[in-house]
Amino acid sequence: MSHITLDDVAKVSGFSKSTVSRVLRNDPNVNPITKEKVEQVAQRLGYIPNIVARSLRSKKTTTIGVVIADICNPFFPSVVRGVEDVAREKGYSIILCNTDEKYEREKEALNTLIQKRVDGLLISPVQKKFDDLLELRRQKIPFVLIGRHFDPLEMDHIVTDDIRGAFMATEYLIKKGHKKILFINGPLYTSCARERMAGYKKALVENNIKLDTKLLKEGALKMEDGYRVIKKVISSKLDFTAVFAFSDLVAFGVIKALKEQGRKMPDDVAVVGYDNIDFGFSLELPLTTVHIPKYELGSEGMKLLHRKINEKINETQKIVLDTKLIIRDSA
Amino acid sequence: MSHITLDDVAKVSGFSKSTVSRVLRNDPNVNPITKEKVEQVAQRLGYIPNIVARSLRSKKTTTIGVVIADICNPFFPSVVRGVEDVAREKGYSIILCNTDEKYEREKEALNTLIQKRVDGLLISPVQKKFDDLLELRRQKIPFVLIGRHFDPLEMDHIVTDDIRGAFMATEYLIKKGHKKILFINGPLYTSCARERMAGYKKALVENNIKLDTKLLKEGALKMEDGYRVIKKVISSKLDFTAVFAFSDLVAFGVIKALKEQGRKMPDDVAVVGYDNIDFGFSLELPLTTVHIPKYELGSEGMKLLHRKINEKINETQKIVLDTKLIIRDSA
DNA sequence: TGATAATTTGAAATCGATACCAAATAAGCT
DNA sequence: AGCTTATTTGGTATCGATTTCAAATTATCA
Repeated sequence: MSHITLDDVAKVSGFSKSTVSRVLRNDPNVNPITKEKVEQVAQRLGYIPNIVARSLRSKKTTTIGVVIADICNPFFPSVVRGVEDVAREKGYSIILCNTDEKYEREKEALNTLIQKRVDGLLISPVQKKFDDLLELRRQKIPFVLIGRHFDPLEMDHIVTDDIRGAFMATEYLIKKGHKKILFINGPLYTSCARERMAGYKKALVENNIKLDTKLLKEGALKMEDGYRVIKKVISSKLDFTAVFAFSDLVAFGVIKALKEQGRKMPDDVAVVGYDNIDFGFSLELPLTTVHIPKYELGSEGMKLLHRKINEKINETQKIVLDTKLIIRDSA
Repeated sequence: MSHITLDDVAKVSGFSKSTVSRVLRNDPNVNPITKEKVEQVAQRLGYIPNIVARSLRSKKTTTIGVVIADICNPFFPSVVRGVEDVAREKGYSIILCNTDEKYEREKEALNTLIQKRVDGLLISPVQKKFDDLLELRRQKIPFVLIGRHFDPLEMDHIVTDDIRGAFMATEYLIKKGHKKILFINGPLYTSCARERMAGYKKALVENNIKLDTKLLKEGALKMEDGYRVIKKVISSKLDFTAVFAFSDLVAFGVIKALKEQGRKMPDDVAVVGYDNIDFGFSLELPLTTVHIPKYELGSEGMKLLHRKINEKINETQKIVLDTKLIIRDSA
C-alpha cells in the first residue's frame, strides 16, 4: 500500500536491485533487453524513484540554494529566473531564501542549506560580515557570489562593471552641463556601492570638477530612502541640479520627493537611476538609468556554479558583465 | 577528514546514537546533564546534521514546492515572498519552479518535486489539463492551489473573489457613463478569467446594458497581448470608450497602444487593470485597478498547507480573499 | 577450440540519520 | 524495604537507494 520501491521492482521483474538501479539511472552497462523489461515493470507498478535515498548514498542532491535580499525587489526576479532556467536545464532545483539584507538571516539560510546538503549555492551576499561564507569555503561547498564581491577574499563571483556604469551615468550628467550632482549611494559595506562611488569620482576627476562631499549620501536601498534623503537635502538648502541614485527604486523615491517640491524634471533637476528594472520606461517620467544584465547575472552565474560543481576548478573565477547607459526622459 | 556524523558524536561523547539523536532533535526525553554534554561534543566536533539522512528515515523533508507561472510576472514576487516568510517561520524551505503557463512544464515540475519528496506543494496551476494534480492527490501529497481553482474537483485552494473584483471594476466604469466597455480577458481555461467574465456580465446585467460579444476578447496574459488586441480592435473600427484589462500587465500594453493612437486617457478611453502591482501608481498614467492581496495569497496559502500537512484535515478547504477597487487616474 | 577480454548481472556493504522496543536506572508510594 | 511507575539510555532494524567488487555470461580472435 505504501510506496513502490526499487526493491519491489527488482522482485517483480526478477532482476537484482543493482540491475534495476542501473536501468533507472540509465547506466549504459546493462543489456537493452533487460532494460526494456525492467522499465516496463517499473512503469506498470508506478515506481517513483526516491531522490532522498539516492542523495544520501550518492552525496548529490541536485538542488542548489539561491540566497538573495528580497524577491520583491524588482532587481531580483530576473536574476532568479536566469538561475532557474539554467538550473532546470542542468537537472537542478533551486531553494530560494530571502535575507532582507540581514546578516543573521543570511547565516541561518546558509546553515539550513548546508544541512540540506545542496550541491552548491548562488549568493547575493549581505556583506556586513562574511564568516558564514568562509565557513562554506571551509566545508568545500561550491558557491558563486552574484552582483557583489569581496575583493581580497578570492571568491568566485559574477558581477557587473559598476565603476564603468557609475562613470557613464555621471559623465552623461556632466556632459549635459551638470556640476552639482547629488549622489545617493547604497550602503558602503556593499561592493557595488563602493565601486559606483569610484566611478562617480572618476568622472568628476576626468572632467575637472572637484568633489563636494556634502553631495555624497549613502545607505539608500529602498524607495523611502531616496524620498527621505531628498526631503532632508532640500530642507538643508543644499544646492544640486542632478541626482544619481543607487537604484531605480531609490530614484522613484527621489522623483516622488522632487515632484512634491514642485521641481520640474529633467529641467530643474535631472535624475538617473540604476538597474533598469521593468516598467521604468512607462513611468510618469521614463527613467534614464544604467542597465544591468540581470537575467545573465543569474544564468551565467548558474553556469559557472555548475562548472565549479562538476569540474574541479581551483582558480577563482571572476566574471564581470558589462553595463549600459539607457537614456530616457528623466535626465 | 570527511564529515562528522552522529556516530562520531556518539563515540566521542560516550553515549549511544539514539541518545545523541534525541539531544540533537531536542527530544524532551533526555537528561539535561546528558544533553549539555552531548551538545558540547557536537559543538566541539563541528557536527552538522545531515537532513538528507534524517528525511529518508523520518519521511519528512521540511521542504515544500512552489509552482508558479513566472517569477518575472510582477504578480508573483509578493506571493512567493508571502509563502517564504511563513514557510521559514514553520521550518520549511521552498523549491521554486516556473512553468511559463505550460502544462508540460508543470507536470515535469511536479514530477521532480514528488521525487524529491517535498512535504507539500503550493501551486498556481496552468489549468490546461489537470492529470498531474490528480496524480498528486492519488499520492496523497498535500497541496494547495493559489489564485486559481477547479470548481468541481474539490481541491484545497486560496483565491480571490474575482467575480466581485471584476464586477466592481466594470460597475465603476458604468457609473462613469461608459456603455461600450472592451473586456480584454485572460485565457478562459483559467478560473480567474471565467470568474472575471461572470463579474463583468453581472455588472452589465444589473445596469441594463446588453452584452456585445464583439467587445469580449480573451487569452491575454502579457503586455504584448494587450498591445496587440488594441491595435487590432482599432483597425477593425470597433467602437469602445473603456477598457477593462485582465491584468495590470495587459493594461500597460493597452495604454501603450492607445497612446500611440493618440487617444487621451482617461477622457477618450478609460482603462482599468487588475492585480495592483507595484509601481502602478507611479506610471505615466497612474493605473486604476483591482487590488489583489498577493502577499496574503502566499502567506495564508502556506498556513493552510501547513495545517494540511500536520493535521489530518479531510474536508476541502476553500479560502476566498477579498479584492478592492483602487481608483487612480486611468479611469 | 580455448584463452582472453568485454559485457552483464548480483550480493553485500553503505550513506547517516530516526524509530521502535527493550533494558537499566531513578523516583514515588504504601 | 519492596513494588510500581516514570525517566533515561542503548541496541538493532530500517528508510531506499547507490557503490563496490566479484561472479557469471557472452563475445572476440589467434
